[in-house]
Amino acid sequence: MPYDPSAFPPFAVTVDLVVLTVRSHALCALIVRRGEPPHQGRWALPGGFVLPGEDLAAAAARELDEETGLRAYGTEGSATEAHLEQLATYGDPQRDPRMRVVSVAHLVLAPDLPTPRPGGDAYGVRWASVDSMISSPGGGVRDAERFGPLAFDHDRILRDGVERARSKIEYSSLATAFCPPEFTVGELRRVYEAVWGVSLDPRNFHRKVTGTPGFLVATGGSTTRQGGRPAQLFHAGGATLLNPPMLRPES
Amino acid sequence: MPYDPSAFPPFAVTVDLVVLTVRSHALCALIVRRGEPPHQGRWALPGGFVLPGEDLAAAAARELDEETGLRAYGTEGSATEAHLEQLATYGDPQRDPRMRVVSVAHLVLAPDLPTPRPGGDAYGVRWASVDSMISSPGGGVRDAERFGPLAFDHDRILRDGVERARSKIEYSSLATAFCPPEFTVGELRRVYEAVWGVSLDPRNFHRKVTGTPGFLVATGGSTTRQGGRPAQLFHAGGATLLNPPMLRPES
DNA sequence: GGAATAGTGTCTGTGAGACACTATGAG
DNA sequence: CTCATAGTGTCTCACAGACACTATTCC
Repeated sequence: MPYDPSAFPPFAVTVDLVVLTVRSHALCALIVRRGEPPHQGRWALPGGFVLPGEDLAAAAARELDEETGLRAYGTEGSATEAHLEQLATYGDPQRDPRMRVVSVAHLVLAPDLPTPRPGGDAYGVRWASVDSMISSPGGGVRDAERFGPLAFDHDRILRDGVERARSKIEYSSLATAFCPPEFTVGELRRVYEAVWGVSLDPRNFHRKVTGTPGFLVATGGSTTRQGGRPAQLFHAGGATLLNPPMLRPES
Repeated sequence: MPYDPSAFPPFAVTVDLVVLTVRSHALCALIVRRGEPPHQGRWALPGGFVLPGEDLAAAAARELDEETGLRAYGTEGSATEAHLEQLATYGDPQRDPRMRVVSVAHLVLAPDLPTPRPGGDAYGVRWASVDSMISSPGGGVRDAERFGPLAFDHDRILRDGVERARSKIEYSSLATAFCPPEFTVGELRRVYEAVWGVSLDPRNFHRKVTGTPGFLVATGGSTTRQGGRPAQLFHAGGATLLNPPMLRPES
């Protein structure tokens, strides 16, 4: 371990963000259009340099706030705030043509938000469905506009983030991070359906999700915003690990 | 995303290794004694600088080879080689008192090995049981020698690596990475017992593990090295994801 | 009334865990 | 023989998935 404080290979360290939400039955990610080379005009994940003296998670939260105005909490944010966790680190020597950049990607799960206000030097920022950027297995390209391939290795980072979200909602209560503070069982089910890209039986889903201890807590209120019979409102319970877990069909 | 190739905050990037194996019914990790300040004389995880032009995984594999002579393969190594995967990245500004160091930790799972040959500038390298370094829940300190707390934030990194290994052997075939190329069901069971710190029913374990498709392939041979009735020898099958998964008791 | 969503009851198959029992070696 | 480990059979309980049925709103 030849630490030498004065002679070390110089690196730039950045954070990149995979910000996911569910909009109109589709899993969507936040992307920005690059205003300068390389990859000028291409879409990319939001991100930026880690500042001296700034922790990695703090840098990710700051970039998130700058791009979307969202506040993030790493572990147990109150229900209106987004979930943030570290995803993985990407350090291929060739991933940025200008210099050696190591990027610590973070995953953010947020409830549906208005189209974000542009900020920083990216001259476009928007939501795009994950399917319009990465080809999903069996699904593939839709008729709609396409935004891929993303700049740098961001396709890969996005895929890894989506796969992490898909597997984490199986055994944790993270799916509630996609929901507003109060939500119905049907809304939670539509989150699972959008993230996994499947259809779930509403009756079995209801029985299962209300039977898992600590997952959901009834607020007493009810809503009819989905049409039909009024549904109970819930907020996320204290449990973070689900037992038994939700199982993805035909896994 | 204000990329400016010439003016960026300077960082040092290192890799740290959580190398795990199972020795005499205990989960053990590789540690080195630090030969220089800070934390001189304390035990630490092996690791070192990422070289210019070197990928992160390549740096981890190089450090592993330098410390132990082990070859690592990230995805599908042949059975004698170790499994290597990225764990997480640690970038607290205060984690190294000398400079800003971001460390990309990697997890290595290896079969039992002879005590490694010392190499590099660490003047001691050895296996130590995980319990002798981090207090396990309910278990705690044993009568034996203790090696913690480790230098820097390595206690935290070690805990994260152990937790990753404990959860990954549930739903993947990674437990075979702790075994020699050919192994018996009983040896595989002792891996699970050591990593999880539990006792498993040998009969149910046998039925379950041989019934999971793609997990184990019989070689035709048998051995009596554990005493008792000769046991069939197996090697790892092609499956990487177990379906159904192995379940940790009282989770 | 019909359409839509919420929520309950019930059956069936699968698999986990408990544990009796048999098999085959070493000493 | 005894002891140790390997391996099989069988029972029970829990839960996932299929699906009939009822409940409550809006039109």
